[in-house]
Amino acid sequence: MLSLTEENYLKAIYHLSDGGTKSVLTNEVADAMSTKPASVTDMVKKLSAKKLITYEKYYGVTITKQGKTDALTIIRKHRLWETFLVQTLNFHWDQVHEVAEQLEHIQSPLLIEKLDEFLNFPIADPHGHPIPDKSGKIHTGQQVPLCDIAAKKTVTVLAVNVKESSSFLQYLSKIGVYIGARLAILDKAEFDGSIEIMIDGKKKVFVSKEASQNILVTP
Amino acid sequence: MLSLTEENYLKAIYHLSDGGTKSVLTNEVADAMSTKPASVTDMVKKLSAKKLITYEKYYGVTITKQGKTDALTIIRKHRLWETFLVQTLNFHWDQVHEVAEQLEHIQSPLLIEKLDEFLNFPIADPHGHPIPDKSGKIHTGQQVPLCDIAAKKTVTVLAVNVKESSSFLQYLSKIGVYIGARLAILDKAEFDGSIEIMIDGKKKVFVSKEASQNILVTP
DNA sequence: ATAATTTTTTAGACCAGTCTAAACTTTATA
DNA sequence: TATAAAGTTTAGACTGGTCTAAAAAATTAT
Repeated sequence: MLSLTEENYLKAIYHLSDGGTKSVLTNEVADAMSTKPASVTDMVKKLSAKKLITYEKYYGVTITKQGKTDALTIIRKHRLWETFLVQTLNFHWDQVHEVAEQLEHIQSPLLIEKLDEFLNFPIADPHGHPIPDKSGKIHTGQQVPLCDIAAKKTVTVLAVNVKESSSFLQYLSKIGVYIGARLAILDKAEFDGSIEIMIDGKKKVFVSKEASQNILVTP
Repeated sequence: MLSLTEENYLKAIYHLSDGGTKSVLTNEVADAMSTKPASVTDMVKKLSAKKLITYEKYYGVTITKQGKTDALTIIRKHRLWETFLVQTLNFHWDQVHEVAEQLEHIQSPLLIEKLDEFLNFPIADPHGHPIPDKSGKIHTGQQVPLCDIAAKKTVTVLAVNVKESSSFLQYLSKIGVYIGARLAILDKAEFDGSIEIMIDGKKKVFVSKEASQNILVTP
């Protein structure tokens, strides 16, 4: 049984380590969680005592098998709740993150099972992120950032990266980008990395390099 | 902004004071919350500093207008979530209390508004308890305990009292009592207060005095 | 290879919420 | 009405989570 704080640290470490594929430094965790490095040191000692991460002084932390499992459970809950908020309660995709951050900590396996069933076992959340199944397995096809697509190709939007700010999502809605949209790459500007695209064959827009890095599409 | 603990104390005080109609002693709160009297003393000082209750040393606490409002918001959330769990996710009425105890603390007015709308503005939860509206107003008709009904009368079940244990609810389901059931009072035993009833005109059962005090019916 | 800089950890403090034990107030009893 | 019993509050300690300031280790630069 993890405390709310422990769950948040574990989730942050999971994400920062790219799903457990690399180790994470104290300062990175502190930045991500808006806490001080000293607090992180305290907490990683606790999590490592619980065998959810391995911690080597001065060299950062690595997530364990059990830690990964626990993190995925939290992420599963987060994404199911986001899906519920958008699909069932008609939230916009830029309104759900904060509420899901709270809901993900509700402790009730039965609730999550029933919610999953009610939503018809969705495989992705409103931002296109995969929802781990009950056993923690994630099945995603290949996703590449829009900035890596060659000119003249046409692709489908699979997901968008959401950091802290919901303003990126509002911007995407405004220009007409959504999960499933068809994007034709018209032109790529060398000097600033911006891209001209045609959305669903009817609307031409420029997107910055920054934005194109956070729109994930079919290869 | 109240902490989770403050919210729980406030709710307990609201209930123990019968909606703010009487004052509550330290020990009663301690019993209800399974804490020690000393802890209650500490907390009531905090809540009274926040003007949610008035506290007179050695004489207990009374809830203020603001305290009542805040308590009703929490109760509203609790009962809306219970309704959601039963109506939408097909929980049984004896499975919802604990989960709703967690969900009631989620902070998002928008969520509650949308949930209320999705559920079609229900006026009672699965146990028949009234759901305060957005402004905190409760509209309930008169409800009397089954034990107060005279023999030979027929009444409708409006609500059931749920304390800690869900076993009473399981018992009611088993004998066939539910919200809306029609009960004909066949006979009342003087010596132990038990009552013989006919449920929906087809099933005869005896209920103990204890049980009949916790089944609320039309007068 | 040593010094300067950055990162990380430790030590010690603080706040919220809880507890036990002792002191105090109120109420009940003789 | 004096005293015993019951209930309540205070004092002091503990835990979880956080912080600042200082010490220690690692990295970078000279």
